Amino acid sequence: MNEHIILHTAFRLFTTHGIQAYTMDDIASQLAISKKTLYRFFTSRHDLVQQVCKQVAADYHQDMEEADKTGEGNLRRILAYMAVNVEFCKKTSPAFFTDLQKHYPAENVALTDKLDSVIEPRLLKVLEQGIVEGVFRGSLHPRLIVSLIQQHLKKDFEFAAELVNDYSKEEVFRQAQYLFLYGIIAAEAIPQLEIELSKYSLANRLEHTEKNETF
Amino acid sequence: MNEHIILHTAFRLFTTHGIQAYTMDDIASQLAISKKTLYRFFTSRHDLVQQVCKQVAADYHQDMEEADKTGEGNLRRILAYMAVNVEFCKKTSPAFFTDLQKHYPAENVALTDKLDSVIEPRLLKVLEQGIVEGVFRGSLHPRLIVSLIQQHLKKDFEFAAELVNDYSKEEVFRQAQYLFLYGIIAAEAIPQLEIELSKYSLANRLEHTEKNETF
DNA sequence: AATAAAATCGACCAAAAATGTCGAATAGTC
DNA sequence: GACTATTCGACATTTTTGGTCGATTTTATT
Repeated sequence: MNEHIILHTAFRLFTTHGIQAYTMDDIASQLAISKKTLYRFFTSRHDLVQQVCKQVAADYHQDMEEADKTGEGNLRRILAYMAVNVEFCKKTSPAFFTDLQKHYPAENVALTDKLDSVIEPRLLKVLEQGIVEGVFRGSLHPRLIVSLIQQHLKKDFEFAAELVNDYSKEEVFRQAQYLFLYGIIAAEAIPQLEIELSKYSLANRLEHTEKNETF
Repeated sequence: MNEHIILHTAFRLFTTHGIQAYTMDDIASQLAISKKTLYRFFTSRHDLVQQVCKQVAADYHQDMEEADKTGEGNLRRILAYMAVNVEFCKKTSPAFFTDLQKHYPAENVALTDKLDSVIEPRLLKVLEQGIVEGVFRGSLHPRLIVSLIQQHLKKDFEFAAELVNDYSKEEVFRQAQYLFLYGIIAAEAIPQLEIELSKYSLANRLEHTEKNETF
């Protein structure tokens, strides 16, 4: 047994079903080890939660750096950033953040700040450059828009989880992101946007038809 | 404040996020009342859980009786029963049942038995009649099939919740039900089945196109 | 308006559950 | 076979939560 396996398991449990849903006993029995062993690698529950938060931030950061490598064009770039957010929303339960906020407030602000600091400069840069490039409306106030989208992201994230019974989280979140995109896109760039979106849409539609064709 | 409002709220919270996720304080504050008031209407937490279980069973029973009113044909009838199950799966979190099993075992068996006793005779009747009618394969052993489908229902129910990040629960559960339908349908009745299914499918596809047309 | 009755609040207590600890037991190594 | 490293699960301590009670507010009545 090593700390990586434990951390990985805790990460998975915490991010998918929330922190309070699992006691230290639960985690130990999930790993088929004793609590003693668990406490050999993590000095306390608090410690474990901190490490998981660190991992969440690191993963998000890494995904964003991956998205930075997206080829030319600020439109494509922003779509790539959004795809990362969709993925994050899909795999992370809001319960993780509500538990964090309630029981580990310090870690919550630290993580939230960290995540913000990852997305904020990227959005700002891509917006400013995109306005110059002419794909986003010139009347936009980049700093303000970045703040707004960050607020919206958090709300959409919670909302997607609420609607989980009727739609997949991905669907909800993606719709919200499209709404945002059409809000900032320059009129001249709409055809370009629709070409880019059709790639995602096509992938989606293929999935659906595939499914529907089974009967 | 009255007991119906309390019960309704507890029902919603328990069935959507599980029982252990909410303390009596949580429920009280959710209703913006004090615990004292809560305990005026329900003698204990156990009592409240029991009442919620009773309500779950009653709702399911009522929905099934509604499905009984479906017009002619055993195929339509079984589709109506399945629609009830899809609805039930959609709005009920498996956490509700796992919490029940762990912390209120007596209520769990009572509720499970009750739900089984609602679906069992209906499926048995519709299968037996459907075989005579010729819409289901004659080689089926109705009693055995009923037992099997009941087992499958429970598994699918849990599974749908696991896949919740990728697909909507409805989609998963409906696919599972189709699988079952094609398993029991008589070859001659397949066209009839597909006509019936296309009604649902059409409704689904309309939804999807509607959504996709927004961009 | 005064009084009685009913309902509500939130601090409080006791019981239950969770975190974190420790000596005993086990497995591996020389 | 003795020594070391690691694991176990029972146990003590802390935290949380179910349930209670007197004080207080609200409502109804005269």
